[in-house]
Amino acid sequence: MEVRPEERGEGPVRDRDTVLGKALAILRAFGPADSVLPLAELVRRTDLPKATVHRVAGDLVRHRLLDRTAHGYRLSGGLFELGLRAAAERTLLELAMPFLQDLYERTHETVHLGVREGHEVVYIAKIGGHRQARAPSRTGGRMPMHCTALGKVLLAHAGEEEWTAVLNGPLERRTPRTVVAPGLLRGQLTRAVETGVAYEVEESTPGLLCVAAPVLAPDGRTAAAAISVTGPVGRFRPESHANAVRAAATALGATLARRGH
Amino acid sequence: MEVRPEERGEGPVRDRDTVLGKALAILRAFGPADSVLPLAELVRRTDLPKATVHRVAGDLVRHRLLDRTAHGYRLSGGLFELGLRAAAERTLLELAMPFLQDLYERTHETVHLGVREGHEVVYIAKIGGHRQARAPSRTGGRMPMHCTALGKVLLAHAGEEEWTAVLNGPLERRTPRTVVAPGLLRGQLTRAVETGVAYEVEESTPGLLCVAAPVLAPDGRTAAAAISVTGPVGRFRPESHANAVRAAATALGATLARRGH
DNA sequence: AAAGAGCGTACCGCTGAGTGGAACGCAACC
DNA sequence: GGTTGCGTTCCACTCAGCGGTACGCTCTTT
Repeated sequence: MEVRPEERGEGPVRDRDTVLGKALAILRAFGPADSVLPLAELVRRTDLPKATVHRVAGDLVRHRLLDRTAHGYRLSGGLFELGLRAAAERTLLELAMPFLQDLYERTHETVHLGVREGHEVVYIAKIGGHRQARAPSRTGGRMPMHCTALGKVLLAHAGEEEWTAVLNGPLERRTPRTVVAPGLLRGQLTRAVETGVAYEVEESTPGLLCVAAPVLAPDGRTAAAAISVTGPVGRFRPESHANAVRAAATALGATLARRGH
Repeated sequence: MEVRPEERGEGPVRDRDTVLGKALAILRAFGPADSVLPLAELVRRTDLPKATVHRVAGDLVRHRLLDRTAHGYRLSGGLFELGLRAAAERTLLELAMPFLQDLYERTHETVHLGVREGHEVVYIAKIGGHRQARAPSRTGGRMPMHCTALGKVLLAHAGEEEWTAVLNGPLERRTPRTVVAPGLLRGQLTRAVETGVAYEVEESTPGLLCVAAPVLAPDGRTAAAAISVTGPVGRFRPESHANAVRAAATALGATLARRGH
């Protein structure tokens, strides 16, 4: 009866006392940037006894979630396969791909597809060409909401309680231009709802500009996802792509609504 | 010292006796096509006691690997995120994306990136537009090697022992045109090595044609991955895209070799 | 060349986390 | 109103998991 996609309160589970907890602690010890970690490093990060990490990691290798290399452990292809079976994300990705392609072809800049998860953006897809701006975003990665166009537009269409939660929470300053004043940010959110797009001007990464538009859920108010186009300061004019991004997002929204959202 | 990416003999681990084994049995019970499975169905597929599935699934929900919905369980976004941290696959994907984009733009047909895993192809990326042929391939999914262009070209550059293993193994007939004669297949592999491309003519799915080229590893002999272009019978002429696919694959290979393979 | 630091691996006896058979409540469907 | 299939809860047993300890190795450092 009750659907509860995310834990209420008390943050993420930090369970070191069950096998599963230990296994996940090890898997999650791999940051987005790490490729291969030695046993000792895993011990340090997980804060578990060395013998335990050794054993559990061995089990994980046996189960194809980790690879053993000469220099340590690495998240394996088995995990990649498993992750891409996640229903919601994969369906969204598949339905969105044609629209993202169109958008890329029109702009030839980096195109993102993201969803809101908690108080952060999770990138479902990132496509770009050779000239793409070097953005810190990565498929499957996370970014704060307040300093990205994608995040702002997702937050803007997420309901009042989400607004206040984020606006009252700490707004980390990522660059000199990050908007950390709640009032200012609220204004931008309001504007985003009115205009159907949100912008980012070097707020998460110096040298980067971005426009994003919401993919509205069938109810027409909340955002199921969002699409953005990112480019470097200089050649890139976000405003000139606003319409294209908005069109792509709207079209995707219509498709989502058609096929059992 | 010893690197052992895949289990020797005795197939995949089917460990129902450890917590981890049970957890993975549950996660892997989700086929590529399933989105939400009720408890009873999980019990059926995993062949574990009902009480056990109930408890372990509950733990998995707590750890954000499963979502609980009104109609059952679903692989969650947490798993998606985790899977996309898998180093090898992700790096490959990121480096390849620009080349795949170029190829798509040139052909406007479905473009695939795949690697060999055991005796199957695993799709790392699939990009396509609105007019794309309806292929059964999915990102993160698997297909047999002998009936896909991607598979053939990967096998062709995988060493003699791999050839014999596949050629001697059962060659499943997927369509009337699937090549199930070992001799014929061996000829195609030899040709693929000579010409640098492999073709598929409605061998995995009726109505689909495909060309693939290998992304050679720095050693110049084995394939690190492969790229393909797929289109429908009728408008699509595989031969006319052979050069484009080969060029994309070669270029990606060079990039891979440059950046710490 | 000896001492030290840091690594991965192996051993092994204790114990409570994990186990799963059994029983329950609830909707549907004959 | 009986039956079937579902999700959930209970609880006593036991063996899987635990982790302190110790070992062997390869590098630096002195």
